[in-house]
Amino acid sequence: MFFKLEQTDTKSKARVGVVETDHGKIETPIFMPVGTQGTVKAVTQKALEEDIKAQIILGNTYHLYLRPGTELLEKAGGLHKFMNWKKPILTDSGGFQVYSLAKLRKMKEDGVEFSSHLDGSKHFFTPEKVIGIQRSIGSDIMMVLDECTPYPCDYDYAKKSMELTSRWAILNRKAFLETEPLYGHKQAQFGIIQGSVYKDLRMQSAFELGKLEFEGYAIGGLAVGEPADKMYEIVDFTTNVMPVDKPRYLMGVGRPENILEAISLGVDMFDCVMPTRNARNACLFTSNGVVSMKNAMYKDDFAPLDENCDCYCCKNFSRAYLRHLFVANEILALELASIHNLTFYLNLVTEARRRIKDGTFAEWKAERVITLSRNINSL
RNA sequence: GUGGGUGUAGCUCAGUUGGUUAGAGCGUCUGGUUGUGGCCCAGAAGGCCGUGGGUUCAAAUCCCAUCACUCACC
Repeated sequence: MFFKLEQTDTKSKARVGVVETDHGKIETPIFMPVGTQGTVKAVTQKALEEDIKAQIILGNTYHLYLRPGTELLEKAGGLHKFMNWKKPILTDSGGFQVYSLAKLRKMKEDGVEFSSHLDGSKHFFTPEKVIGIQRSIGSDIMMVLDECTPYPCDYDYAKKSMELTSRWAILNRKAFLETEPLYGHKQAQFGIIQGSVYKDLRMQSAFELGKLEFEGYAIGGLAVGEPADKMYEIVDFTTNVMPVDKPRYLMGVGRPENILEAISLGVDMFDCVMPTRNARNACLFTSNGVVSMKNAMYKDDFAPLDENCDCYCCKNFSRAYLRHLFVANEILALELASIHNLTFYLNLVTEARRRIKDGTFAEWKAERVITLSRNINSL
């Protein structure tokens, strides 16, 4: 069995479960560090495994297809071997790049035509092609090609787009079922529910994708600029119409408090660039709130970044040193900050899992979301 | 010593024939960042325009002196 639901919270919709892959199990709720180009930026695989204790990381089909390309990935024996990462990998399909690189793309019934952001060369992605690329990558979990709608998005476009994503989902699933893994380990496939902020569209999307019996289901098209309350409302609605016995993945979310809220609404898996991207920009997450590490107030602050954190950065270095590294634009700043933020995220979901199990999740969450969302600098 | 050049924000420099509150880039300071281009965006602080005189209704701008730096030649 791919997913085992172990327990459901009594006071919320939060759940704990286990995803089984040939590269090991993933205990949910889980946060997945983003490693778009076959690397979690500024972090070594050793740190990912030993310090951060990541159970699964992300790769990106669009980016890996453009560079280094499927031919090289196959020659390397797949992405796991290429990057020496022995745990599970999930690959996003490129659907989000259709959205985020919209200036370079053209949607068609069969797929999406886009110009490479690297050299301008033209490419055409179809559901079949995207599955083929993800076979070459060898990810444990692959995502279907979808269209991620922007926010705001009018109803008619959201409906058209969702229906296109549904038609593509059929082709995605067919291509998946008719092809074989290349490297001897099993691969699973997740469908992506779209429908913007419209509940009837979300329901229709969930229903149509549900028929295709994916191994898991994602909620896409959120965290694209809508208010947090609207996101929660749609997540709350959508998890009600998603299969109970399949993992649920909220794509691209989010801030620590967003993740806790979504866990309470029944989501199992998350990914977000925020801990790594913000880390590189000196924006760090702590148990007391957000910190801008370049701020002058830390110039001679020799305390650890977060006294409640057991990560490599907090156990060994001071705020003053971190700030110095950032101001001097030193590479180590990026590494230490990324290790800290990712450890913080992984610790957060691990704690959530423990709290769900012992029945104290709801109270704990209510207190944490307030603390986590504040900016320490302005206290 | 003689002749030339340059002095404007922390740095590098714009600044029209004299004309409102002297600008830019970088840096500094403060926010932002949601299926990643170490990206990008927003806001703020910061000037006795080398110094002293003069001309003018009005001078960063024109004139004189002076100081500093710099180049060339003796």
